Amino acid sequence: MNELVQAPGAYDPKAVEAKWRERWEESRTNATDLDHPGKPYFNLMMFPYPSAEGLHVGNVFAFVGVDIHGRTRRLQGFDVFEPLGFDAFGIHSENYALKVNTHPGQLIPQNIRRFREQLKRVGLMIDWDHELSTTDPAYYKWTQWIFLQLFKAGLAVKKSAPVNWCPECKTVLANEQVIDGFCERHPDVKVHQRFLEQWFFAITKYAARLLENLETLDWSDSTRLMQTNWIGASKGADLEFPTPTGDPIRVFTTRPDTVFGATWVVLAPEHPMVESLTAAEQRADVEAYRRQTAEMDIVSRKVGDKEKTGVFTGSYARNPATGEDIPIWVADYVLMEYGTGAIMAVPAHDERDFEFATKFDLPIVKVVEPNERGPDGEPLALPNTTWEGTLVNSGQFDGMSAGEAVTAITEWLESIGGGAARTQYRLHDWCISRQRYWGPPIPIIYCDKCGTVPVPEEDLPVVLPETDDFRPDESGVSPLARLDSWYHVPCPKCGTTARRETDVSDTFLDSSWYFLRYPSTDYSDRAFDPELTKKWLPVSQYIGGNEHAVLHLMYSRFITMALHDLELLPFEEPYRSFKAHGTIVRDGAKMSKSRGNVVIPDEYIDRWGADTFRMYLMFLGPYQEGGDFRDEGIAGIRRFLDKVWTAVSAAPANAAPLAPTVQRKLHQTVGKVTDDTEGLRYNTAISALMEYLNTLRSEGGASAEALNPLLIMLAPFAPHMAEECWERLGHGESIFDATWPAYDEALAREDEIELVVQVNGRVRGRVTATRDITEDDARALALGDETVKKHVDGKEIRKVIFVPGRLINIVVG
RNA sequence: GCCCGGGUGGCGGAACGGGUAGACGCAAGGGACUUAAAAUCCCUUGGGGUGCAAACCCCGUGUGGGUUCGAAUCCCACCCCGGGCACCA
Repeated sequence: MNELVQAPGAYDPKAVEAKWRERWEESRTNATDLDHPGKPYFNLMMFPYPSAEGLHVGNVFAFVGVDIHGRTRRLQGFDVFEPLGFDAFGIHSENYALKVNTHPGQLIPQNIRRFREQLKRVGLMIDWDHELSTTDPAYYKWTQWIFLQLFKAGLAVKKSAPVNWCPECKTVLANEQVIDGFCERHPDVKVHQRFLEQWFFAITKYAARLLENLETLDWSDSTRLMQTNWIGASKGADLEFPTPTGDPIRVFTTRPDTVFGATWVVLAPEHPMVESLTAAEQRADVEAYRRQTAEMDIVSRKVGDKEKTGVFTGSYARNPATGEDIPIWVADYVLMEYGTGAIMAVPAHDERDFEFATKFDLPIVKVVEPNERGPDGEPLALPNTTWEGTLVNSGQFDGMSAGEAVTAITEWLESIGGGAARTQYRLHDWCISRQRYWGPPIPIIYCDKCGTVPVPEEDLPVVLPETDDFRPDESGVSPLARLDSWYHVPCPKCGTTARRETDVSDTFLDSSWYFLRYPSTDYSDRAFDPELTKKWLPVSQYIGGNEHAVLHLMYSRFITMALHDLELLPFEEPYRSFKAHGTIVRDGAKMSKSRGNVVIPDEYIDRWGADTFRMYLMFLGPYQEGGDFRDEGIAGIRRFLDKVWTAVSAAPANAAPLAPTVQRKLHQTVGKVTDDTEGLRYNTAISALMEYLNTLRSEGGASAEALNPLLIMLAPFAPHMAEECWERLGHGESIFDATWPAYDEALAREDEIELVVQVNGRVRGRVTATRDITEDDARALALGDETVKKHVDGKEIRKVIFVPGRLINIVVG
């Protein structure tokens, strides 16, 4: 990179940016009057985790894109509220603290200070009066309060769930810490499954609503689709298979039409009926198998391509359709947490069942004849999972199409035994318990007499006790359990000595409601003020990374819905609009510390200025797709800003009306930039601004009249520089109190167009014509062109296609 | 395996519901200014060919087919890259 030499009077970003940072702060330009908004607009960006490495270029890319949107909205007359906070609890911070052997309570404030300073240099329109941190007791008091509201509503329940357990670390591992079934830290120690009592939020109760509402939301399609897949609705039916114990086995199936082909039943190893259905002579085998399953970690348990295993229980269930007795097996390819934990096996029409039948030599009965045939007309090989087929071997249903049979068979089974149509969701309840230190303690007390007692609201927050002893230990419970004085408390109900819940809650709970808190950060006596909430929420526009498309967005939607049902919020969806931004790579490769190709924002801001850096990030590609950062390119943006600066410095004082060509280009630019910023296509908006400036320059200079609208449209991208230029053109107010230029289509229209002439679809000439030229005139004009003549002469004109204002295509043959 | 994106010059990327492929920028080459360089300004720049020239012709948007007067854009098959899900019955 070349050192930039400053000529006197040249654009000096350092000075300009320092001046306006100070000025904005003094005049409180970025503070929003929350109590009296005219047109409130809540512009939300995903708050960052304040890592020790400092602000990442990915953060800057994300925030700048949101900021441009917010600043544009402000120029368009909205009262924009653009707050920011820090998502500072969680295992990420804790692990780092453990690594550098410093208390997270000490590290986090340092990191936040550094982040705040870095963020201020980027020139974001943040209203810092409403900053928050999830680690602040004044914040997590309300995180705990939300837990209590859900607890009271029966939406927070304690249940046993499998976790990954490393016998060497003697601790719970996250799925990511399990590598091919082994512990990340102990590569020769196998991780196995263990059951722990944990707190869950009953998000599955909301599955149908979370899914339905998706259709009404203005969200990126990709995000909606990911949420849809995550919720994973499957239409089907519960069917009952009677057993000798008197209790039937309930199975869930999406293919009730194939019930006549069910030749055995499978229970998950954890299924409660395994015990009573295991015959004496099979007991040893079944128990061994269940032990073997329990020794697996929960990741490899679910890997689909491993060989099927299973064991016969020795008992039989009756197929309700055929009346035949079929064997009951136990196999780990059936999962307890999905459906009913039991399935009917239809090997002819399910690949997994087919594989199992082949291995254990179980009968295969074809019940659907596919419409499709093989190349020689012979039937397709089994298994075949198609819906396009006709029932066979299915008694009175023979000949019916598979699709019709779904309802017919479900209804028939319902009338003669057990059967009911049902939609099953893949979504699981949300486990919020973490056996860790760095999070908000779950506000629950266990009393031997009174049982599970919620901490009374007036006792909130349950402050996370300060202790140097925060390392996870071999007990597998949270370090908080070791703090005797904290752990033992009087029961809020009966006063006898009781014990606190020692788990802390999931970071996703902290971030599931932070947007509700922003407007109300001044209130210490309520989570969110009803008046302010009514004025400012739901969020007008939310922009963030697609890495949070599933969990964070799903959880915050759920919490909002639950609070709505508790009549604490007047709306049930938190974000009117959500758009996902893309990711930035460098020189075509992912950025990573190990590759050493990470862009450090401070270095670029020092060298080029924040405005150039912001604008370059936006110029790399469509905001929603991301882009490829290359050091060579940034100079182009700086050159553009230099040219704007020069044009402003040279602008004549007395205003002349705009030349027609300039006026036309101006309106075309306003139209394009307005559209493009609306659609977050910042890259093409910038190129339109460049084209406009190029036009001004080729017209031999620019008046203030021509530059004012350019500066306003440039201001969201390069706020400091635009402010300075605005002031230099004699404006007293901040440019952000100016009004976005109006687009006039009539003024943007070109009178003369270049009409493309094609012969047989190939361009053979271009003629200038008026915009509204008729087909006859166009045809005459086209046939007058020498080159066109050459291609047409001596041939018969078969057809002429005329696209008004665009082209004429002469088809000859 | 399944579900989404995406493959366009030397590079990042443009191209409204099928209608001038390569906007804008980077890099490169040439020129002006300068003692010189930087900066700045002007010109050229997808590949190939014909012509002294003005011009003109052919090829070209991952690959192979198709639909159409006309395809980067629509359809079918396939290859590659990125992301998500993954024994979900």
